[in-house]
Amino acid sequence: MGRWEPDARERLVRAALDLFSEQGYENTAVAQIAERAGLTKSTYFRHFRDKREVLFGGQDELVELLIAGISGAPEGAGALVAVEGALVAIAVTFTEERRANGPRRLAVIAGNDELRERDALKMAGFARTMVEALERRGVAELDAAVAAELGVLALRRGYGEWLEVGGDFGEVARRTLEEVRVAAAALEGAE
Amino acid sequence: MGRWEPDARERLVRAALDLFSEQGYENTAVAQIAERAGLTKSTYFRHFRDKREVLFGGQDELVELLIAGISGAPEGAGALVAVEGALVAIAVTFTEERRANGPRRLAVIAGNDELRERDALKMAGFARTMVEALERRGVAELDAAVAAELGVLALRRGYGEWLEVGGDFGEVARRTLEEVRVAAAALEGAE
DNA sequence: AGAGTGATGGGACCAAGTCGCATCACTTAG
DNA sequence: CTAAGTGATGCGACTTGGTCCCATCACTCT
Repeated sequence: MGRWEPDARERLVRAALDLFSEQGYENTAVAQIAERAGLTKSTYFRHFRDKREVLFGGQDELVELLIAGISGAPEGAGALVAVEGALVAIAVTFTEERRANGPRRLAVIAGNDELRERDALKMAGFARTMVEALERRGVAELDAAVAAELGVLALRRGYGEWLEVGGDFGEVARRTLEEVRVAAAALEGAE
Repeated sequence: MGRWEPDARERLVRAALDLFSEQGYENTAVAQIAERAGLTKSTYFRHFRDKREVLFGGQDELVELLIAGISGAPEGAGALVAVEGALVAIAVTFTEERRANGPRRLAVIAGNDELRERDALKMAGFARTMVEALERRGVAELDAAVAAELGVLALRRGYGEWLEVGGDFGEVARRTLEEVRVAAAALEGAE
């Protein structure tokens, strides 16, 4: 595979994050991102489906890991234990470099509706992925939905905490999931 | 307020839903929707922020009702009971007309990523709304987040069920929320 | 040296969305 | 009854996201 200036994709990600931070997401054109990365608009769209996706790269990989984590859980383990396996499984992707860019990335996303939309879709996708993987191991649909939703909540919370304190994401996520579980178990119904 | 052909907004909604159903969301241009409604593109964008929003109208009203439902819950009521109040509060917007269009609307949304994105954002917005309203009545942040997330899950499930069986949405949502609560309480942790 | 391959550049093109200005239907003051 | 005012609409120019097609370049392998 021929290539002259390597890492076009990474250059695009860096350029985009820089520009979004400097001048805002809406005030940045795709052509400008490409230009700063030494590329053109055409090439940008060969690497990313749209303008938003440059901030959400590599999440297909997460889906695979989530599935592996759930289907790899012990035979008799309950739904939430399998979800814990999923969260631990994705920890390998939470590198130091990702942590370094995390806060800026979150700030950009928080400041724009289009990006929050994409983020919400990604999270919903994670939940759906986990639901399907849980059902495949025999978990009832309702239980799967509840466990997956709580898992995504723990994932979001864990991500935020991990950005602050660092360390092994698996550890952090395990703790946030347990916190969420306890809180959920303590909720009282109407009566 | 001057106006000659009334109900421009409703005409746009109907035209959009029809066209999306007939020929798909992506194959439909905004100008085409406007044309079928006897209007122009400009006017369309005066009524809806973008092409997606025509399928999600009136959800600002839902936010108000959710807040009212939560802050109107009895003094000592727990987080989930307040959430139940929120779901019951929005029942007034679940009219027969909405139910008639519901299935087509859901089918269109399910068939397109942009629309699923918008849907995911709306749901996330509902959750955020409920979290804030819960915190305002003294619920701890974690408990609020868990209760809100389960509430949105129950809302989604309740909506689907209500489209099938009809009746009072409040009743349906109350039941789905209780189901979700029981399932959540039964989840076992890792140990 | 020459054919093949994968990544890139470039430009035409369409649709979403914005903007400013003119216009029309209708209301209300005089 | 006329004239000014108001809100909704029409219109056209413009920017940008996104698609498509084709040429080109760097590199590999035979």
